[in-house]
Amino acid sequence: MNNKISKNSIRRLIRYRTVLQRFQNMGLGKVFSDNLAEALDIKASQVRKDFSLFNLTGNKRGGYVIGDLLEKITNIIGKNRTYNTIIIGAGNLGKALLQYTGFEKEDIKIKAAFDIDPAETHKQYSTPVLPMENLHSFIQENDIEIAILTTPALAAQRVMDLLVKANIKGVLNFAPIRLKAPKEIFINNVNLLQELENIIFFIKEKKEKIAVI
Amino acid sequence: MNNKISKNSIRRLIRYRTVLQRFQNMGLGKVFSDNLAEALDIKASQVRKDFSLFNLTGNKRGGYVIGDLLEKITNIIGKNRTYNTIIIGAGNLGKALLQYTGFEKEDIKIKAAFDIDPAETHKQYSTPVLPMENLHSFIQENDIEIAILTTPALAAQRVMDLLVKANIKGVLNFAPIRLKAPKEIFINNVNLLQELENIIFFIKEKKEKIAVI
DNA sequence: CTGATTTTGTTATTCATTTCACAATAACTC
DNA sequence: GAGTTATTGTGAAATGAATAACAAAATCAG
Ligand SMILES: NC(=O)c1ccc[n+]([C@@H]2O[C@H](COP(=O)([O-])OP(=O)(O)OC[C@H]3O[C@@H](n4cnc5c(N)ncnc54)[C@H](O)[C@@H]3O)[C@@H](O)[C@H]2O)c1
Ligand SMILES: NC(=O)c1ccc[n+]([C@@H]2O[C@H](COP(=O)([O-])OP(=O)(O)OC[C@H]3O[C@@H](n4cnc5c(N)ncnc54)[C@H](O)[C@@H]3O)[C@@H](O)[C@H]2O)c1
Repeated sequence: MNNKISKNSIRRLIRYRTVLQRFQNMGLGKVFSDNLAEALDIKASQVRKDFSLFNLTGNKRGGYVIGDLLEKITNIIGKNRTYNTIIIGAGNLGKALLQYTGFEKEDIKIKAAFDIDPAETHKQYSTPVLPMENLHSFIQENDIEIAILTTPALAAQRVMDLLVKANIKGVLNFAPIRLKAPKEIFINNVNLLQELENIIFFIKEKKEKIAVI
Repeated sequence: MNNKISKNSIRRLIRYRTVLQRFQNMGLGKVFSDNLAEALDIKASQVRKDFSLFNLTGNKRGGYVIGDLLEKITNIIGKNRTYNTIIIGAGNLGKALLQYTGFEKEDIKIKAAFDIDPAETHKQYSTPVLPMENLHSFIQENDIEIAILTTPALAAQRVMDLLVKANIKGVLNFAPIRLKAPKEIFINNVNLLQELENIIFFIKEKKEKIAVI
């Protein structure tokens, strides 16, 4: 493959899969680029362009076979195996994620949580909450590739450094700070305050009309 | 103003403010486009371009006065008043958000949560969890502009319809479905599973090398 | 006060992404 | 099975976003 693929195409690819799974559950066997476009609120040509980028092909006039498409997309995104994950910081948010069963279905397994506070590590959940001392060895021994970071912002960089040492591959960071790490570690930031502020910008009554594209 | 402003510029504007506040807390009085660029890991010309779009001006050779800049940005984004917010669905995630104090600091006030389950509405928190019957009148009477949607996906559209009826202005949606609503209501989706899948794509060892730009 | 230096603000340029447009072709119609 | 229609796949065109480039202005040095 020769073509450059943007992060946006990948985000869309993930959404295509979500939608395709829904279609499949509804009993459908085929889709047209049209249907996918409508579901994602984009243009059909965008769908076909993306597919072309990833060498996803269909049938002229016949559209795409959902089953085939799902198999190929899964191959590209990478989900016919389990990805082992841990949560660091078993506070409000960490525990909510720990309790959530929706990841499991998708073969993202949360193997443990970690916390510095002994009060947390002594509680019993179906998934254990372990003390930070165990972090390094646990990552090694359980083939952990992804960490979800839900400590306070102040602790986040310190934890990140530990994760780097333990050779983590990717991090989903909820702490509202920009983490420093070698660039081969993929960090995905989720900043909920900024998501709310983004809403505020759009609902705010504008003094001077600002055209937003 | 004549120029089109992209959603990206707005996202960056929100980040500029975050960084500027940090600088201010460190006792600084002025910044250069350089400093902001470094903090956000973008180019200085991007910062100046954005500022130009929003008519944010500084002083040649003198940089920008942080205080002034913060005031103007706050004026644009809209945060010298309080935004009243509710949470719908007081489950794992809803309760984590309810407990979080970081929004309050930024004048985003969570006034109540709502749940269909009487077991939830009878518990006592510092913020009340109310039954769904009260939703409409509560929104009206408490000047609620933003709703955070944390019900299961199956209930989400039904709840959205209620919110539309009650004239909500913006929604932060955590349920993994695409909500339908009139376009003047701003919906911001957070899909944590997709954020994790995005990480998986990037950490997955590639069979055929795909160049990601 | 003059010239050198720094930094903004904006225009031009480059680079990236989306959309268009249409040939190729598979499927349907009669 | 000839003609019509629907839909893909992709190169070209249009649009959009980021970066570079630089003139203008402010400050500084001596
Ligand atoms: N809860 C929310 O709704 C919410 C919303 C937006 C952002 N966030 C961010 O997510 C993060 C977590 O938020 P929260 O509300 O769950 O906080 P929290 O205080 O409830 O939980 C943080 C947990 O991290 C643990 N911890 C602290 N230092 C640690 C360390 N060095 N190593 C390991 N564990 C450590 C604490 O013991 C605690 O259990 C914060 O950075 C917060 O800003 C949370
Ligand atoms: N918890 C997580 O970490 C997590 C992660 C990713 C996505 N999500 C999504 O966020 C949403 C909430 O997740 P959760 O884990 O908190 O679920 P949850 O089941 O713990 O909580 C959902 C709450 O919504 C309430 N509810 C159900 N129907 C309702 C209705 N019609 N009106 C009002 N309330 C109603 C339930 O009583 C329950 O208290 C889900 O859509 C889930 O897919 C959650």
